[in-house]
Amino acid sequence: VEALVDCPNATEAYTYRIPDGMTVEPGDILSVPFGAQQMGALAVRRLTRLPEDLSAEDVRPVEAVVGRGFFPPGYWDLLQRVATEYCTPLMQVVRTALPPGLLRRSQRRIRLCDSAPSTPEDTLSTGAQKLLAVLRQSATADYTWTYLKRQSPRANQGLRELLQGGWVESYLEPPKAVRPKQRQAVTLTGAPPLNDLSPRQREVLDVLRRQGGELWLQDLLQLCHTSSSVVQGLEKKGSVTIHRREVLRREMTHATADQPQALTPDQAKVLEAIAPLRHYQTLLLHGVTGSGKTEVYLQAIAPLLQEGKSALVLVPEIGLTPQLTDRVRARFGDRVLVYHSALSEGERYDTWRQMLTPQPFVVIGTRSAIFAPLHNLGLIVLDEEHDGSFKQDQPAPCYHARTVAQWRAQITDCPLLLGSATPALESWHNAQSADSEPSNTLYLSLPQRVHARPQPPIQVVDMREEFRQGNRSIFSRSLQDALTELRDRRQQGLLFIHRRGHSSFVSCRACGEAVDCPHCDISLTYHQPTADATPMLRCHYCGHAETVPKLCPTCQSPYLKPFGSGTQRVVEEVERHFPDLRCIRFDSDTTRTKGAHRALLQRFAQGDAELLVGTQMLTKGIDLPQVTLVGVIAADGLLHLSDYRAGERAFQVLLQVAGRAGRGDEPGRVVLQTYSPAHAVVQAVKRQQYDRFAHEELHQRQLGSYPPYCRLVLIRLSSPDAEAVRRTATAIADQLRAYEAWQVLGPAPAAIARVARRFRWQILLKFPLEIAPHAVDWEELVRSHCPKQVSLTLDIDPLNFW
DNA sequence: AGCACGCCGACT
DNA sequence: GTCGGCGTGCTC
Repeated sequence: VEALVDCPNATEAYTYRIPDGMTVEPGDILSVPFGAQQMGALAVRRLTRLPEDLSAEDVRPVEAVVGRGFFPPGYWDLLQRVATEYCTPLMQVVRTALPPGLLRRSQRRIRLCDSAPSTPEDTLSTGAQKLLAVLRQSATADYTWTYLKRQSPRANQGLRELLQGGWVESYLEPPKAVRPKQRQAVTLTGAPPLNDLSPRQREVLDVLRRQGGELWLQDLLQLCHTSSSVVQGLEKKGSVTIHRREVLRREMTHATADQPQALTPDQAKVLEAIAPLRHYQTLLLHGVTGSGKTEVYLQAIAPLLQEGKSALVLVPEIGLTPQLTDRVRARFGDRVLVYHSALSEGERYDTWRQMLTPQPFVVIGTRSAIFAPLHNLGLIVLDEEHDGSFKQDQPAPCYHARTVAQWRAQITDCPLLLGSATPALESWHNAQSADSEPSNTLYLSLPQRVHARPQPPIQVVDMREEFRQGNRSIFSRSLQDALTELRDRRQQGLLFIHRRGHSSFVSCRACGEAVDCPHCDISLTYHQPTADATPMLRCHYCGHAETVPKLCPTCQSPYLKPFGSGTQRVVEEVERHFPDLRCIRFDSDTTRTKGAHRALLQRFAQGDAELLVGTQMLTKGIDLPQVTLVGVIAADGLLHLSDYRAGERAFQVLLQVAGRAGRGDEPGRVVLQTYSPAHAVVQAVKRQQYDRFAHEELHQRQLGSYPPYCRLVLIRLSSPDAEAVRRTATAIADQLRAYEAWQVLGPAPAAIARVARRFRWQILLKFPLEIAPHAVDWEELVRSHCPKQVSLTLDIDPLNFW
């Protein structure tokens, strides 16, 4: 059998012998010998004879089949397609798709010997003594070697001494499979009650009978304030049985029951289009904020469950959408499974196992949930489909869940529903029917809010003017008025800040212009690698660099200033100007811990504060009817981000935050402060005209030849050795420039040039649409030119440019 | 990952 | 002259 071994360095398949009496099918999870250890592996295909370059004695036998039946029909094709299109080894994709812990490996462990050592303790070196001390701390006196090495500085030498002296032994622990969690259940046998029961036993039986004849042992003991010996006594007498039963670890539900709501005529029309679909079809549901997209999803899913089909609902970040999750739970109860990477290993494993059962489920999860092994998939929904977090850019494969969803829908022949108030331009573009061919995406729209509530008016405030008028506060007079009004009317509001670490731009407080790259139509990024370094302006795309000018290149004013304003500062300002308005800070600092997000939102919903001050997080999943004011402190941080999607993203974020206002009966109001009131994005947001914005932006993309009119491939290089990355990046770029099929931009250092002690460079390639990036021999052209010390990743259709 | 092999700096 | 550090390469 050919198997993929779960070893970071071994990406291609290895051949193993199937021992007599064992059956192995493709897709089975195996345990195989690999060097000195045992590794998790995945059976790929059966071979009928030995590969040419292997002799029979080279081939070792499969140790065991650890799991089977993990892949629904077509799943294998999906993984294969992801590997091919994203130019990643299949094993890498398998690791992303499967829950961690499914593939296990053996571990080197060290434990204290029982027998007496042959060397006296005081002759041992300090390294050896330290190891002994660590081992003796624990009751089992048994640790993994990796852990011990971390604990003690001279571990290698120390271990040798201890092994020779007979103090410790070293052994390879075979991999243990993650096991379903077991609990003990106690069941009444129905045997006639015996007379020789003790009073305590009688009491226990009584409780058990009253509770329906079956309880978890733990719960029973707690109810009766007794110990397990009593229950064991009952078992001996034949009155109850105690047996281990699998329990599935899953998140607690916060759900209250929820009923389907009456649909608006628009919603009904949309649902009518979705409901009859039973085959592959992509739908774009473009519904303004507050138009009730969620209700449409829920009512589209309900009949599928009746038919025994499952649905997959993908959301950008599960933590940010507790309201949606709660609502799906409330509607479908225990049919709902939540799957995302923040689940514990056990929870993921259990959820995965449950999905393999043939019952229908609604799986709600983040991007990795696109790989949920559902058997009978009837619908895939991507909520907020424009959101960038559907794209993975950290470990390969750098996949986009929307793209993978497309493939999955195709393979399983089910509809794919993309929902957003501000669709990604790609999705919008796909939904437009070109002259040459009809669109493959069906366009559905919800242009009105539910209950005919109006969209909140958006007031744009020119902060240059405020500055000229002598207002140095971060709040314009309009926003101050709005806050005063908010206080007087006892309403609630959101203050939105865009803050993005140190990668910001430089703009002029007098004229509002940002400093642009002379070679590209893009703002330069402000770089200051260390506090004492000279700040520089750099271009991500072409590598151009210059020092920060003393005067504004446009108006010669000296008020050039790197942008960046934090939530903290805004909260302080509110406290200073509006002491009776209470704030809750809502950003990555305050929502770091599990559940903090939900807790803060709950406090705000209860009225513990009038203002929620936060970053990007405010744009998602907040649906609070009492919010009437949204203030955008400075839109500029968003406007001048230095990549081709900056405009699109800014538009989406601004329109999304604006959409948080006026969702209840009270009308909403939005104050958008900016130094660039004339910026096309600001104007488009003000008008709240998605269509026109999309049209114009696409036109720009076409002129500049950017996606969706071309495809991008980003080559990311990093190394602890600054010179080595630079050299490699240059060499690879030169190599690539020899071809006319694509256009090479760069090499250029990454925006954040050094992260975790690694220096980072990148090369951007533009492919015409006729050429598929995965048709290129990257191994030959790129990877083989990359020395060991430099790591290289390919990002196909990148969204983030480091 | 874990292990072996092989090449350069601090000790007998 | 050796021991032991870790860079490099391999595991069916």
